[in-house]
Amino acid sequence: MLTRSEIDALFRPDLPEPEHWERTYPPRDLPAGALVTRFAPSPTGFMHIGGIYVAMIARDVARRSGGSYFVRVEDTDQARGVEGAMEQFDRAFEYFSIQPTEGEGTGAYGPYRQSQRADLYLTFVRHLLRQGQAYLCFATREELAEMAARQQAAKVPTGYYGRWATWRDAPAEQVRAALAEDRPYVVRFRSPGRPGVRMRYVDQIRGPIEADENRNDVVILKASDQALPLPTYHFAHVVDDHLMRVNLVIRADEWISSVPVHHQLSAALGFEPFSYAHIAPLLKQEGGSKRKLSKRKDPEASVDYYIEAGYPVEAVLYYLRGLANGRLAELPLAEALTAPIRIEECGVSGALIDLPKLDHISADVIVGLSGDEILTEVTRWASTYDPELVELIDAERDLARRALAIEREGVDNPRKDLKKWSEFRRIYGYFFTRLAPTPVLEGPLASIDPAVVRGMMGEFAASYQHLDDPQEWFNQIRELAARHGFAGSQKEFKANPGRYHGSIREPSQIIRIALTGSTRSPDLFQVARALGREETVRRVSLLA
RNA sequence: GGCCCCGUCGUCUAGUGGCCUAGGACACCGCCCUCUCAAGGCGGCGGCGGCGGUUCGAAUCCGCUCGGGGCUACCA
Repeated sequence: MLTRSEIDALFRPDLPEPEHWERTYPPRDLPAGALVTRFAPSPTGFMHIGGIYVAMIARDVARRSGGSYFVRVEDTDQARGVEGAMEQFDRAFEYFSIQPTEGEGTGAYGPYRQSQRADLYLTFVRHLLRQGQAYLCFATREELAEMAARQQAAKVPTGYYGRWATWRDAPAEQVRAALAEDRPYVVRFRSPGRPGVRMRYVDQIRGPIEADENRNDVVILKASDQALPLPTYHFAHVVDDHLMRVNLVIRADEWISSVPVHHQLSAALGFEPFSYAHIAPLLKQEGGSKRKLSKRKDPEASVDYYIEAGYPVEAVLYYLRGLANGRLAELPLAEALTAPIRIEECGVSGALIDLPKLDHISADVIVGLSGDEILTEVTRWASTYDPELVELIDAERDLARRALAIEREGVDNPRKDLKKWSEFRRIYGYFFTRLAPTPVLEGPLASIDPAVVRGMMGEFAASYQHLDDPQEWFNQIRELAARHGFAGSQKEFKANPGRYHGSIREPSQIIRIALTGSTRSPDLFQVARALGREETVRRVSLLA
């Protein structure tokens, strides 16, 4: 083993001692039971919806308990960092209103970016080195790869342990020689793990979990030949979560198998063991099986998907909260959004993202909004994703209000036709004068004698009365239809198919197409009232 | 290969030995309403991965097995 001075010579002379950091970041003064949680994304790409999911849970339990929640950026992998990722995170958190309660400028436990915390890690790396709980390893990547290949061939566990850990007990002379040659090295943890010995801990969601002790001499500090030597995730997690006084580590369940490593590292540093809550991942159906949502393959894995589609924030949050804690999925929106997520009630198995379900929830959320509120939200969304729509709404705002009032205001069960803001144009666009449809008769309607259609629509346009009683208004169509050879009802038509061109249904549909461009629309009378007399006549005249 | 996690209708779940002939929600199908669509109302389809055991009795407990996922990096 290297002498203390040889070890210290590897570090900056003024690198603080562990006690310095312990004093700088004292235990938090919080009421009993208050939880300190964090979300630790790495800036390697766009924000994953699973990140929002975990962050939402972590924030909720912390706030609920009177504790604190912060975001710590895990940017220790210099090679994979993506420019602008941080900003995208902030935007996503703000959009879903899950901003940290503590952070740069407002928190006393920063910096909140690992690349700015290098000295902290170095202090504790040196500490372990001095105590012989860590050592320098000069193995090259090639040597390591070859070793792994041999281990696989021999069907023994892969890793740096036992007789494979060649630098673990290398003579000091050999280490000095390597150092003298300026060979790059990493610092490895000297694992105290014994073969066949088990460790156990209690996960806050899953209960007792048992596993083999870690025997791997994991890397804790990466390549010495980098400009800024940084720790691996495992080491950073232990140092950071201890010093930032996190008392409940909430993270995705892919970390479960690393707990034995974290446990050893934490013990070696003399820290209190962490309490963990491992969250089941969000999955995606593929063929007959499920797999993790993939950033590359699944558009719905990105938060941008939800933002661009224009799902109301409340709908996404409600859905996610329900997935996290089933109890909340049974609650009405308002309660579900404010009821606490109970960590012990979180599911243990991964859930498939069910977009139709989100749509349903979203429609429920939107149906609770007034027309003006919808216009506000649509405009907000469209200002980024459909600027022309903003102009259309601004130009004919009253018309938009009337359109949205149809079957929505003053009725028992309001119309649930909008699921997301991006659908507004398709569903309500035809109201706007500039988007007025060109009527085309298709399908069964196309087989009606064009002369009959023209005659009927001509008469309708000429004699149209903009009545305000729904029944009287519709009677115009009934009488018109009868005069032009259509039965007054489906029944009547079916009784004597030969006597009619069709039933009241066809003339209604023709007018519907004239007014809306589609065979599917809200109540005709109300559409006509919203459009106004002039526009109604103008549109019908196109078929005359 | 080794270790770990998970496994109730298509999906999310309720269920902790008898209240389970397994409940609810979404999706799907049908009917009602009706000038179309949406909504709504009513009804339907559909599940304890499998096998053994414990027990008077098991979705619930035990064992094995199968399936899915994760880790096994100087990625997090």
